[in-house]
Amino acid sequence: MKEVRTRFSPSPTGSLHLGGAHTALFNWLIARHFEGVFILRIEDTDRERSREEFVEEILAAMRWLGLDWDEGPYRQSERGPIYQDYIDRLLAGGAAYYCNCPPGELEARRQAALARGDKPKYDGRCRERGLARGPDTVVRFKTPLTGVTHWRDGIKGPIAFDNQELDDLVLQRADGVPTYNFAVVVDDITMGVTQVIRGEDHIPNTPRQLVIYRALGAELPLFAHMPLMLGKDRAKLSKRHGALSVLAYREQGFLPQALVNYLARLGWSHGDQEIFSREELIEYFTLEHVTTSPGVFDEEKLLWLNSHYLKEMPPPELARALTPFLAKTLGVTDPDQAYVAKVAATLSARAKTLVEMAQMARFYFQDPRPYDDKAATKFLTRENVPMLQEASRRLEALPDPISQEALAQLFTGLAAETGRKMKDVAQPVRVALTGKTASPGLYEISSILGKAKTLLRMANAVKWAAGTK
RNA sequence: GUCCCCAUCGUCUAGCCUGGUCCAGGACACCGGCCUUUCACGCCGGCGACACCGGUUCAAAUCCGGUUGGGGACGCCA
Repeated sequence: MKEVRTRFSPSPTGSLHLGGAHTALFNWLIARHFEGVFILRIEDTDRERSREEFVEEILAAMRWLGLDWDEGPYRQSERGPIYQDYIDRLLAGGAAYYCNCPPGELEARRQAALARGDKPKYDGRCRERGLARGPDTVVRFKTPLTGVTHWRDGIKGPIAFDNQELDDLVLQRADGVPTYNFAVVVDDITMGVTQVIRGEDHIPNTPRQLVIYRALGAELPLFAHMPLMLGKDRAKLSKRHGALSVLAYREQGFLPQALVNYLARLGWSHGDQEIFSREELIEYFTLEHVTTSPGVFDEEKLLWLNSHYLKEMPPPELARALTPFLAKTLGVTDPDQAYVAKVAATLSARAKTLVEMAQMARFYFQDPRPYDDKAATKFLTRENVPMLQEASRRLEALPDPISQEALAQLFTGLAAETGRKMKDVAQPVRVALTGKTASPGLYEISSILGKAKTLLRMANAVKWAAGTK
């Protein structure tokens, strides 16, 4: 069987957003599934808007997601001679021609057509004029006037366009730079791309590209148009939907495996399975089970997947992932990794993102004061002072690295002997140690904090409570 | 406006191709309960959908047609 070659071809006019990552992932998965080649190509023919920093950002986002490429990144801006060669061929074969219609006029005609209720397409007025190349000429493709252009889409099935719907598109701008539809065809041909997998917003481009393939006598790849990812408002994802760049999700404390899993499951399924390892995705992923209808991006589900992977992650690895967030949100730099691992283990089932986890970890690194208002007023009361003092005395008697077992004994004993319910003992102590009413288990906390800090915090809480009325 | 794509719970989806096993299954979210030193986790349960109309058929979520609705595209952007 022929080698499968797919490609992802972002334009560096912005950062990689979720929609782009979705397309990139599907292409990557197909390449990996068939043990083929995944090509990365930068479509930077729009000189006005393309920026180098976006190229870097896109590459960084791809790396973070683990979407490694086998070829490239190619840049269209570096392939000028190749495009020129193909332009010359089309011109020589009479499949293309020069046009010197001023852009302003073209725009006016489009507007007029739209106002009339017609399809705003080029009227072909330069088609038979036999114009020579000039300073303001573009090269246009001589699109067939009649007939039907159709293909069997790898996802949607048969799709057909009446050639009358098409017009003579520009292949090369006046400045010599190729346009999208042309550059893509030349690139996909010369790079040997076998499966063109892209968003369904490209369906209208496909017949335009097909006629060029035909004029060039090139073999056709498989075209597959995947469902678009929509925002909550059911419109195509765009900047106005908020922070949607892949790197923004990294900043927000999402794990790449959660994002990959989420993106894979949007528009594709494998029975009832929701959680997929990278290996499973590669093994199961084919175009066969890609959905035909667009999907709405749901952050709640992404969050669920993220918490799942947070829970699954081995503590040392989790510690490494959490460390940068500790610095960012708490200002804690270069913490002891073994300590962070212990901390993270107590938080992994509680936090949905690394940012949240860092916030929850605060008391492990910093004094819990000021206490949460409500928590302190309710639990650090005068009546609780004797109990807290007694707890401190017993704590003091424990051998230094205090074990959780010893702690458990201490508190159950204390509760029994003072005739209190466990929670009436635990909550005041919890506030003393963490400043809050919600936290990981007391024994874990205290054992991680260590004897000295635990005792200090108890003493501070007693002071605070004694000062109240 | 024209062309194209799409249509199962609020959301992601299974089932549809190869009609009966589907008074439609799973997941997220939501609600209730259990577990419990708090909060989570986990477990159990609940709510909740085949857009509509017509046709084919003994039988339609599944096949066909139409309607409606949603989306996308109509650049010397990609």
